[in-house]
Amino acid sequence: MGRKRLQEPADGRPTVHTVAARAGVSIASASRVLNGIGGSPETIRKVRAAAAEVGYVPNAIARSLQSQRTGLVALAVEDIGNPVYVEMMRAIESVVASSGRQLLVHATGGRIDNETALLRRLANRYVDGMIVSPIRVTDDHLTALVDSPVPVVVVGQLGADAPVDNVRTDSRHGVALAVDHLVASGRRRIGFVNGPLDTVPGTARDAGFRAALARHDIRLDEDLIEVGDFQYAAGRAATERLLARTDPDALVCANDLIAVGALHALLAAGRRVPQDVAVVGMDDTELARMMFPQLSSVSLGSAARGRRAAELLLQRIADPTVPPRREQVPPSLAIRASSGPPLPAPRPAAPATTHPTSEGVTA
Amino acid sequence: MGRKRLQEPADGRPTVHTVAARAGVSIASASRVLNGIGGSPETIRKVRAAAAEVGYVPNAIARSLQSQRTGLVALAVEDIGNPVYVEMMRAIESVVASSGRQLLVHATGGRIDNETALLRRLANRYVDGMIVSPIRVTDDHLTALVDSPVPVVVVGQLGADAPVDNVRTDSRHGVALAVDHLVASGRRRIGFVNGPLDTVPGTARDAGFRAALARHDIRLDEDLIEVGDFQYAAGRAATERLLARTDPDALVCANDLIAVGALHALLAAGRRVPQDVAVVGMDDTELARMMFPQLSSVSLGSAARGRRAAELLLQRIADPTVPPRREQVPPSLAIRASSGPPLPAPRPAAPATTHPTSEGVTA
DNA sequence: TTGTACGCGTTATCAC
DNA sequence: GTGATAACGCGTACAA
Repeated sequence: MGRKRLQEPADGRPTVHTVAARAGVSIASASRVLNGIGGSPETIRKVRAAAAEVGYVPNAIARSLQSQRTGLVALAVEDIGNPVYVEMMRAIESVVASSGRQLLVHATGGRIDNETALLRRLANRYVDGMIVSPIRVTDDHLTALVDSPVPVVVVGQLGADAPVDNVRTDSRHGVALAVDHLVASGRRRIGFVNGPLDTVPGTARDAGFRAALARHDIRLDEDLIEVGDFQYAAGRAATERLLARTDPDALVCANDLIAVGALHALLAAGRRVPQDVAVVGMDDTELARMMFPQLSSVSLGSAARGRRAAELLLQRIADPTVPPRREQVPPSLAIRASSGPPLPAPRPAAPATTHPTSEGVTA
Repeated sequence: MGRKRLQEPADGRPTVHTVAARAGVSIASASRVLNGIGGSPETIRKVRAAAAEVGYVPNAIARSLQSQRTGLVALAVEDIGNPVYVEMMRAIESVVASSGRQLLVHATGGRIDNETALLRRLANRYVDGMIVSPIRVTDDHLTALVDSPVPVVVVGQLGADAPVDNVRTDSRHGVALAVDHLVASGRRRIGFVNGPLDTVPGTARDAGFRAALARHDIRLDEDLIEVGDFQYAAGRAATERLLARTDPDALVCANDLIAVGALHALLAAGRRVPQDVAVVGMDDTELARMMFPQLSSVSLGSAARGRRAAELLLQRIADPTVPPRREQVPPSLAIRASSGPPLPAPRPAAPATTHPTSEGVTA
């Protein structure tokens, strides 16, 4: 015959047993009252009183073990400091929090083994679901995504038609918007400062840039393309290399951090922006509006994608049987001072120092 | 007589029971092998094989219930989008992750009830500890901090000597550094764009500013003080109000976001920076180095405070009996283009367009 | 309505 | 070394 279960835990913290004993009822009754299910008025009163007296708080872990739900949602991105992920995270946190859940963040550093390890670790059920925005994808990675034991939503381009919830944008089209705008403004020697080509966004944007130039019958000068990291310092260095060998009249940058780096490189090299060189960033983060001159930037709807991804994830957690969905957020171009007004609409009064709070014209 | 425990869970996922049964050993042996404690070579082989065959992964929740540890650490800040908190979060995430734990983030919106609710919720043990950086503090809040059932580390000023681990900086001294620098540069009409006065950092910086001016025997003109939110838009608006009624030759700003807003307001009003008005921000985030002209800024060691807070928390989790500690990270001033070089050291070659990557001189 | 007992999945204890 | 079993704290069938 097994020994009777201890009523009081060693560390003195109250449990249902404590409350039940104090109220003079069974733990079942105590549990029911505490969860608001049934109970006679008298029982309810006694249990509530006992709970209040001992300061009872239900143990989240035990509850999770029982319910098979942790109430946690994870987010894995390359760098939680990059403004584009900050915006995404903010939107996700908001959705997650208002569903009564909590957000867990992982910085993967873009290392793919890191990310797959994270995905495999999902098998231990420490979270109810995960949002991941991979910048590099391998087959291994993909299978880890597909046969994840908990719901996963991918933000970003995903090869082929993997059966995974996916919120994407069309960054090729995004680059096209930037190029079209610059061409329309009379720019012809358009440079491109990209991120690493072994990343999904890097290749997509490269392809988009080449396609856009071709569409405008502009011969591609490889000297005008430079590659670095998706960071400020790398963007600045890449732009310096580019300027050392050629002379662009416009620069498309693969994200806003790179664009800021490019801006600094240009100004340090004595180029005026936008008079000598127009600059267009990408992601349209808060940073773009904070720069001087304010940066034109292609919005890829980071906040919207984050919000949508969170919503999809919560839906799938509620009902895991829904078929995989794929949603797309269209890019849009915000034109600001760094690329000047488009040629077709010459504005005589347009000052070089555009009013900083003026929202960009969306094309 | 109780029914025998089910060997296979309903959802088909393998447990220790599954592995034990398949290996033909007891769950105790299986568990031991899986945790690398003892077992005969033969048992080890069988269990490992069985585990691999069924793809066994230990359940984190069950493990937590047993170990009374979740491996999770929470961070609660006002706004996870503010660059200063981003830097802090980055540092914390790094420390937390390298200890094998994971980081959970909460955005409190600066609402104090929100934050106390979060602290009380700690009683349910969903995390092993929490780092919180409150900008408003009440008695209620303070008691919630003190008798938190799990370790809590506070980043920021905490009234009196509350028995809570605390990593702070001296923002009053930080403001003094800025004022001293500006005075040394010959500025006399020094303005101050602050955050809300009902916040801890807001009051500290206000006091610091007044004290610093007094120390230099500069009469305080209340017109030169303006208050807004700790945000970009508010900083800009506040600066516009200030410029509408008076004419400063320098501005100290309570954080970098405000400083960027101030910069835009100044430039929009036709003031040159730093020739007409010098600007000094606070927090010395990446943003300061990204602006043009680059912003002088008082570093309050956000990353260092975050890192240290995380270390203290991990220590206390490992040994909850250590007495409460209080650590202080000294502020330092990074002088950049927005406030020009100090007068005492006139540099003939100093260009208005300082090289953007140049690290500021630390005073 | 109420109480008993089981199950969630794991680790730790203690006999053998 | 190994196996049976208690224990973590909770929710909930099931029977009374």
